[in-house]
Amino acid sequence: MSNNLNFVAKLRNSGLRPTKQRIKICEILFGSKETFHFSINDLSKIIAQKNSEKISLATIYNTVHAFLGKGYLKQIAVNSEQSYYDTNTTDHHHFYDIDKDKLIDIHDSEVEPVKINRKIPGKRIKSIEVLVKLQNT
Amino acid sequence: MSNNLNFVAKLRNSGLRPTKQRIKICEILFGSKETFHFSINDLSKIIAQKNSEKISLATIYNTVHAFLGKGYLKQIAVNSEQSYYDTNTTDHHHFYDIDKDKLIDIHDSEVEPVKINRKIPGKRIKSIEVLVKLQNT
DNA sequence: AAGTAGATTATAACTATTCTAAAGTAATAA
DNA sequence: TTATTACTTTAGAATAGTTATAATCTACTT
Ligand SMILES: [Mn+2]
Ligand SMILES: [Mn+2]
Ligand SMILES: [Zn+2]
Ligand SMILES: [Zn+2]
Repeated sequence: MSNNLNFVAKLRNSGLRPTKQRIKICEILFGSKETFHFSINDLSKIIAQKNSEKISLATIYNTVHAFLGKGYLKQIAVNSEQSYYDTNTTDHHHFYDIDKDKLIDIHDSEVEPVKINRKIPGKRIKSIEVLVKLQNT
Repeated sequence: MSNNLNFVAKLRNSGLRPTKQRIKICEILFGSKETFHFSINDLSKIIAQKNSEKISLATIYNTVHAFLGKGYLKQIAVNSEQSYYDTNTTDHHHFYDIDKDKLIDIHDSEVEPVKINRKIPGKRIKSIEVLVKLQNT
């Protein structure tokens, strides 16, 4: 796959050695135009299914943390049971389908800009995130 | 405390027996006009400090779950490390002070109504919550 | 090719939370 | 009242997600 050269470059540029584990995880996370949301458990299952040689859980955690640190992933707070990650690192919002335990992107353009009429001294806004919880009708 | 009679009634009306543990937790959670945010660990410490006889951690969890189920508490998704609860059960939003690990209420009137220009078939909106993350300047 | 810093791994440790089942208590019936 | 019952509390075990450890391995530099 010629794509992998991009991942190698991406990793090198980030100061991360392009190991075969990281490259495989890059393929899974960034190999498609579509972004998606996942838990470590989700990713672990995808790897197990798409990869002949296994990648240890520790490496999956390490890699996700590394990518998070480099800004290649975003962490989404949905509930306190587990961490969710997003390959879409642009500013956007989410539906959370409670019944399916699934996140759905809401593009910034689909939400009227959120205006906060209040400021906290000594603090600056790092992010504004809207979470819309959905239930079956 | 004459207030406790209210808590006894509140518990009885909810089908919960007014045990001394539950009454004490009611006092702590609902005994003041000011609402607040807490983790189980926070609550556990408050109880330890304000109560002569200890309340077991299991009971604290049980009680918080019971109150959550009755709608006397709201759960707030901030991060995936632990659950946060809110004694303010009205619709409102939050600042999250990352450095202090503290939630601050944003009253509904302090936020322009959030308009979502998208609907998901078969799903209805259960809640819309804005989380504004704050960092030190 | 050798040396080094960085990466992977199995597994132990940790933390928040839930489960279990025994003992205690509040409500209710006799 | 007292007896019965259902609910509650509790210590501690179990579980699940995550992080730490330290030995082995590998990518990069020289
Ligand atoms: Mn999942
Ligand atoms: Mn806290
Ligand atoms: Zn997203
Ligand atoms: Zn609040």
